[in-house]
Amino acid sequence: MSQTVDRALSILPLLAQGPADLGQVADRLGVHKSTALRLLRTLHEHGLVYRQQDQRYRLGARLFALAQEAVENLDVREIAHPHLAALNDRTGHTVHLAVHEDGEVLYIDKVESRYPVRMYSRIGKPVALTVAAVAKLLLADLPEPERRALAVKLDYPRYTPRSTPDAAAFLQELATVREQGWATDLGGHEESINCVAAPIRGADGRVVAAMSVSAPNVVVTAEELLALLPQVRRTAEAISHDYSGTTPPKETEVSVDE
Amino acid sequence: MSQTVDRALSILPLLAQGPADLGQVADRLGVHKSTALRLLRTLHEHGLVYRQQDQRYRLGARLFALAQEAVENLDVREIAHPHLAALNDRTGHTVHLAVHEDGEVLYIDKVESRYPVRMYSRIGKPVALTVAAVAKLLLADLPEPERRALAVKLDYPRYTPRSTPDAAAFLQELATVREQGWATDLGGHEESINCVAAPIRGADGRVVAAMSVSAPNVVVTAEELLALLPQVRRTAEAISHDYSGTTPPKETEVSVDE
DNA sequence: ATGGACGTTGCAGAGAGCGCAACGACCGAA
DNA sequence: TTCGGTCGTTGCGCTCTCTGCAACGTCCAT
Repeated sequence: MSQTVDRALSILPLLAQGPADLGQVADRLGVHKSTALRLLRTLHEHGLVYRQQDQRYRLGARLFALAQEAVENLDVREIAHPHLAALNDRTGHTVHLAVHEDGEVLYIDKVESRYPVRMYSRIGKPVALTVAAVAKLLLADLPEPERRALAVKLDYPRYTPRSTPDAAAFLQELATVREQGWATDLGGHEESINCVAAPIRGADGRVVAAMSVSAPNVVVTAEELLALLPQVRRTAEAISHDYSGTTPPKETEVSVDE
Repeated sequence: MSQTVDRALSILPLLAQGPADLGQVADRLGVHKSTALRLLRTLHEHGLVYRQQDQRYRLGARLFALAQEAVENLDVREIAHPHLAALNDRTGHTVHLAVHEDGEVLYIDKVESRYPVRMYSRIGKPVALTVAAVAKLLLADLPEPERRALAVKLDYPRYTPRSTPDAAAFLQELATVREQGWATDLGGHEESINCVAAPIRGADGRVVAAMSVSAPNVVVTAEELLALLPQVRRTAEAISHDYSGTTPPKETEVSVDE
């Protein structure tokens, strides 16, 4: 809608692929160097891009801070976290929390006991829509026309032989998931990883988030993991209850910054 | 520099404080509602803001993805990580990696064994400049005039009685740190937390990052923590060595997205 | 020395964003 | 039900701001 802003924002995903110099940015935007320079300067003033010693531009620090604050404002996450931690405590497996937003599903929280290394690396990362158990739950709750529209629009990458192959199979799967109120991913994304998930619902019954327990099958078999389903569902229900109960009157205090 | 972009970007920190509706955004920007609407729409198209059911705007998902990709492109972090993990393995304490950027110091990696819960919550968060050990190292390496300019510009919050009180003390501390090649924070930020840190240098000898080991003094005393200093310095030197050695010819594969 | 690549600046023209005003939807009070 | 208020949205004309150009300075390699 706004050309200037549109161009400026297009720089961000471009820089996400790696640092670039002024000329490269201008070329890939299809604008004159002077134009690109001004846009970059504005982005720089806001801390969204950073200029390294070699004069090339990178994504900047403020971006982290913003993502940081954003995730902290997600109240589902706040409410869910203790429950996730408790479940992790009992089972020892990785526990995820995910939400749906504008056609993407992303993890907004994760508790992992086994591999602390790079633990943060997937938070905020978009999830494989066609196979992930949490994605199935979140998408299964969409109104029928939207669900169908999305299903035909998606790609169906064959991560493994068990990946959902096409739109028809996906819609079928969503219908099943919708009906049974839980979902699995048995080696559909990575051959050796299994996953069971349950929905978290708001006061109006709509699915606002989904949680899952994942484990590699060298640790537990798919059957053993499925045995945890009741626990997972109970946890999800507990979160739903907390969440749909009277939302605590959260004071939004404005902090004094610069 | 660019008015439109400037206004659009100003919306982001505003929304970081919490969701806001159109009128609030327009007011706080000091522009007409229709203008704010257009800006928000453009931000929305790029996924930087999201519109919730109640029509209010929130920061969006793409922001996470961008911050995510940004952090993955930081090669210092990539190189340092195994070393940090190893040190964490040996000591059992929290290990941080931080860089300096535009007057801010921020953690870009963290390995923690003791409290997996909310582990990610500080990655990307700006560090308390005047007290954190990693900040001292990074700022101590700035050219003298910049260092001085920064020192007088800063605030010196008294987190604890041991916090750096003013610019003079801070510059003195930086001089010491610069000379000795390591730094500490003994209860300067939180009464019970101690911290020792060492610098990571590039091929030209400049400090490109800093790493630290932190522990609450209920676990180990300050003296015991200081005893780890040789290990910390050795780790930092190992990372420096890896980093300043011929940078591995990193293939930047462009992935197929949308 | 000389050519090229790169970032930067000032300028004038025009295209794009701006605020205005009016509309429709929604909600609660009378 | 009716009315007044609030909120998001749209079309339009004016003007301000962004754009691309051309020229300059610098750095580096030839």
